[in-house]
Order: sequence, then structure tokens, then C-alpha cells
Amino acid sequence: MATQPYVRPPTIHDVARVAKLSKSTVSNVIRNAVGVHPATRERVQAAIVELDYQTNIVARQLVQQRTSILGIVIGDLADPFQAEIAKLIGGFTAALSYQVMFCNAPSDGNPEAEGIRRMLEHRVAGLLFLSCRAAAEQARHLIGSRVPSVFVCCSAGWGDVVSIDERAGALTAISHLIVEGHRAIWHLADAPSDSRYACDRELGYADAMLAAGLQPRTLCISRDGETATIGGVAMPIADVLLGDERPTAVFAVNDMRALQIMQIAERLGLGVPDKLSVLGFDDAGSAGHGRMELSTIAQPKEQLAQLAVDTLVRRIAGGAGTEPARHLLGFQLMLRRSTATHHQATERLESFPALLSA
Amino acid sequence: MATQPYVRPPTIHDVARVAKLSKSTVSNVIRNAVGVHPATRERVQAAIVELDYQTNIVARQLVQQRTSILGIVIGDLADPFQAEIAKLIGGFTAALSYQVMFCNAPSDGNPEAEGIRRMLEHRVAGLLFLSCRAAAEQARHLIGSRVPSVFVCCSAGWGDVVSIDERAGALTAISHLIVEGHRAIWHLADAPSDSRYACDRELGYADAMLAAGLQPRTLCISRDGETATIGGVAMPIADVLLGDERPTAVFAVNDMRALQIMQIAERLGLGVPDKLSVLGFDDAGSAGHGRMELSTIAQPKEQLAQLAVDTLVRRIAGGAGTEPARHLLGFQLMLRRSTATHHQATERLESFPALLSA
DNA sequence: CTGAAAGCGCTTACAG
DNA sequence: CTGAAAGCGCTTACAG
Repeated sequence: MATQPYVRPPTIHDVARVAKLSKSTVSNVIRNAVGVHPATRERVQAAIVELDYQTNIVARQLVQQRTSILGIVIGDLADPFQAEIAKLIGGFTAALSYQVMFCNAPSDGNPEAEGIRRMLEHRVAGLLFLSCRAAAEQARHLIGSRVPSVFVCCSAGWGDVVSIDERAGALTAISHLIVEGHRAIWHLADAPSDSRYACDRELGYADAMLAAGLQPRTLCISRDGETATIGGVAMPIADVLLGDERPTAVFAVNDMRALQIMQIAERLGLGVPDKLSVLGFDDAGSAGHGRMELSTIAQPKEQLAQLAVDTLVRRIAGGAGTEPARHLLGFQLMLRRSTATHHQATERLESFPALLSA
Repeated sequence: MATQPYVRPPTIHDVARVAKLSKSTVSNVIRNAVGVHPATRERVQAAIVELDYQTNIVARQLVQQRTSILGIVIGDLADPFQAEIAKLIGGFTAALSYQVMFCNAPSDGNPEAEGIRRMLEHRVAGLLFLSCRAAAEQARHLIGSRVPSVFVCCSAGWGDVVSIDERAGALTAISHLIVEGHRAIWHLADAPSDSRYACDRELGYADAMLAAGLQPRTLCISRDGETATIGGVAMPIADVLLGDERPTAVFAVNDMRALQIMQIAERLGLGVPDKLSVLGFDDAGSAGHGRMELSTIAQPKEQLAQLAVDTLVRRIAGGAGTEPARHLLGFQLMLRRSTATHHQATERLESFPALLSA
């Protein structure tokens, strides 16, 4: 392959030479410093145009000992919610003259740790987590107190968080299903977890169920949709959805999962919402499409992204001194057509009024 | 705000001091250079662990005069197809020890140019375009021959392209609709364009229609789905879809648009596919969901992303010498349930056999 | 096998 | 208002 090299960009030195000035002066006009003679400024600008000079930010970052790069840790860009948040973050971030570097957590084996390490080596000014696997907890050690971290729509035991009150969101979702007569309400989680409850949504679900004297039950579904895992044991999904103890409603950890179970249920002849109510979380992607009409807990994406960026940038400017903050925004139960009243409810629910007032 | 600063990371100099060696030697072990005494290596490694040292890649990049950052220009992360490609690229890229920096084209006014400029200032080693607005054409001047660019699933008049044969894809789509008896087949584009045809898909559509002696017709739909624009004139979407000259099939520029028109049509009482056939492009996001069953031209996402990354990395290594390459991968017409036979076809189509054999 | 020196392209006091 | 000098944290010949 003929390897004619790419052109080596001009440096500040080239500009100085052409403008017959010193590097310092050129630097002054580039940085828009005050106290440069207008005529001098013009000469420099002319040289910049002539050479098509572009600041080498790598060099600037080195001397300033800080970068204007934000690292964003994405759990899964194929999740429309995360993609939408990432997009919004990209926009707000650009408005503040920051660039975004991202890594996504590979699903195979070693999690985001490697990507985070590399972003740290690139000296990102701060980290934005759009998802926190268990690995984010390990990442704490990696990050130490080098850069601030903010968790967007998720949280860990450290760092700022910008999210809705996920537990309350789940509670609201379950309360609604109970009001609609459902008792056998199951939770569809993302992946089997060894810990008791993998996330706040699951916690909120369990809270609500227990408060109502109902039995919480979490299941996971394989990628191909054939196998369900409940409490560590795997079985055909049909057995679960069509069995004697089948759920009348499923509260999914997010809309992707909700759409997945909706598809599976209908493939098995279980119409949604007639035979099974499905309630999601996020209100992302096609959830609101006329063919889906997924009931869900809607998150205020725009505000979340804006506040997350603001919080991180303020941290970057302000140092590590203050305590982690927890910003909780409002959510909204979007009732569409994937949920319906369950009519065969027989038992009375004693604790229900308490639940509603919670 | 108390501003306790974030810890200043240790440098190679600190490691050298602790290990009682020179910076050069430390650098040698960091870069895994040959010819370092094993015992020396151990001492350095111990110091690295003790200090929790992490290479400052910013400094390395400056001296090496190249970075391991790939810039990716995203048209719209809310488009599941682009998000999926971005995710795949992130994965393949990480495997080659590159990091990804992205910018998304803000829809308001000034397009991706600003983001591209900033990525260039960051000295990205190469650029990956996931979408090319008209602005990508302007970007050519900005980029000059500083870094290689590859266009993924889109193309411009310069740079390598890795995509399917979009024109052929459109041709296949239209041929199918014609075979199914449709004559009034309209194209749903992304945005009104001043040029005759905005993209290869539209071109392929027009080719196919013209070859069959049919009248091509392109429309655009506003965000809220209320207004359609045809040939520069705006009108209520209902007039278009329910009018005398209404289409019996719509070929959308991508799945997002296909899903949008499907929703609008059904809101107007036009069942899909009974009253209107809809054919998309990409096979992304929820297109294949049981509730959507969108017929579409499926792109081989994984291979596209892999080949794009490989192509760019090879360019980076190989210099700018060789001619732009055009890698075309195969596509697949996915027939699902958003398209159906149109039975009221009355006229015979002379040129049709020729079209089929094309 | 190890280390002293120069240099990547900037910014930042500071002298004039 | 302008410029000479030092330095950011590395890598890269090169001498020893």
C-alpha cells in the first residue's frame, strides 16, 4: 500500500513564523487573552487562516493538566433509553465545550472496568455512568478520588446521583396494578442476580408487594426468550407463563424487557393486556408507539441529562470537597394499553389503603 | 463550596523516584520494551502498584504525535440503527485498544461541523461517519487530508465507504411492492431536500419507479405527524393519506420513519397492511417485534461495524495514498407483516420483467 | 541493561 | 503590548 502520510498539521510555531511574532503572542490571541494589539491580532488571525491552523488540544491539555473530555459509561447503547440519554448528554456537553468519550460494557466477561481504566488514562475530567452493573462498584477503587463520577438513572454507594426516585416509581407501578385487581404480579429483571435485589426498581417492587401482603417473585428471561430463570432454576418460559401459578401482571425492569415479555406472551397466545398486563419503566424507544401502547413509568429524560451534565461540570470545577448529592426528579405513570383490570380477584386486600397513601 | 482538589495522579517521575531508577527505564517497562532486567522490571512494577500509577495517555499522545482515539459522527443516537452500529463499533474499537469520541449533529442550525472541528482539535486518528447530512460534504474542507474518514451505512463524494448497496436495496424493496400489485408507491424521506434526491435509497426508489413506468413521489412528515410536505408544499397528512391519489404502499427511508407512518396511518383508520403497505430500511430496534412485524431491508450490522473499524484502522496505519475504497455488503429483504398484496391493480406493467431481472 | 538529554505543542508567569 | 524561558508527562534516539 502506498503510504503517503496524512498532512502534519501546522503548529503554533508555524503561525508565529508566518506572522513574524512569538509563540506567546500567538497563544494569547488563540486564547483570546486581553491586551493584544488589534493589529497584532489581525496578523495572527491572517496567519491562522493561511495555514488552516487548528489548536492541538492534546498539547493544551497536557500543560493545563486537565482535559475537557467527559467519559460516559454506557451499559447498552441498544437500549433506546440509554441511547436517548447519551444523545442528550452529548448535546448539553457540547454546549459547554466538553467532548464526550464513551465505552460500553461488553457483555462477555470482564465488564466496564477496562474501558473505565482507559478513559482514566486519557484523563477524562469526569465520569458519567448510565448504568451500573456490579462492576461499577469495583470501579470505585479504580477511580479513587481522581475524578468525580455521577450516576445517571442509576446509583451506586458513592458519587452523585441524578435520577428519579426509582423505588417510588416501582411502588407507584405496583400500586396501580394492585388497584386494578392484580395479585400475581411478577417482576421481570434484567439478569439473574446473586444479591437479593439487584436494583432499586426491584426493591420498590418487593416493598410494594410485601406491604400489600403479596408474594414478590422475580424472573429473568434468556435472550432467545425460551427459558426463564426463577430463583436460580431455569425452565421453559411457557411453563412459567401458562402454569397454574402464572402471573396476571408483569412489572418489567425497563421497557426493553417489557416489550420482550409482551412479545413472548402473545406468541404463547396470551394477549396483552387481556390475559397478561405488562408495565414497563423508562418510556423509551417505541414504548409509546400505537402498536405497542406500553404502560410505563416515564422518566424526564431531558431534565435528567441536563442536570447530570451540570452536576458533573460543577463537581469538576468545585473539587471533591462536598458530600455526594442525590438529585431526584419526578416521574410519571403513563397508562396506555398494555395494562388492564384483572377481574378474577377474589381476596380482599387489608393493607391496601396504607399502600395507596404511601 | 469546599474545594478539596482531586488527587493529582502520580507521574512516571514519581515511579522512577520510588523505584530508584530513571524515567527512561520506567518508560521501558511501561511500554513493555525488550531488554529490561527482570529484577528491574519487578521493582518498577512494585512502584507502579504502590503508587497506583496510570499512564498519562495525553502526554504519550503528544510525543507520539498520534492518538488512539477514533471520532464518530452520529446523526441521531435516538435512531436505534445508528445506536446499534455505534455500540458495535465501540466494541470492535476497544478490542483494538482504540477509544471512541463522539459528537452528534445537533438538529438546530449549525450541523456537525462544530463537533468535527473539536474532534480534529483533539487529534482523533480517524473519523467514522454514521450519517452524512449535507454538512458532511462541507466537512470535507474542514478535514482536508488530516485524517482518514470512513462512511458507514452512508456515503459522500470522498472517503471510504462501508455499506450495503443502498440503491440496490431500494430497488429490491420497490420491485417487491410492484410484484405485490402496488403502483402508487411513495417514498417517505427524512427531511425535505432541495436537491432532487437526498440519498441513495431515494435514488434507488426513483430508479425502480421510473424503470417500471411509475411516477416517483417523495413526501416528508413533520415531527408531530400532522403535516406532510410534498415537493415543497405542506398539507395535512390526512389529505395525503386519504386523498384521491393516495398511496397504497410507502417505502420509508428507514425503520423509524416506517414506524412513524404506520402509526399515523392506523390513527387515521388506515390499517397496515390492509389499507396501506409499509416497507422500511435497516431492520433496527423494534422493527421485528411481534407487534410491529415491519417488512424491511435488513442490513448486516455486525459485519458493517467490524469492516468499518478495520477499514479505518488500516487507513490510519497505511497513510492516505490509496484511492477511496467502497465496500458493499449484502442485504436482505425481510418480509414480515407490514406489506401485503394490493388487489385493485388494473393496469398491466410492461417494463416489469426487465425490472425483475435488474 | 540503564540513564541523560532533547523534544512533542502548547500555556504561563515574568521581564522588558 | 510582546517575547524568552520553563515546564506539562511522556517517548525516543543515543551514550555509556
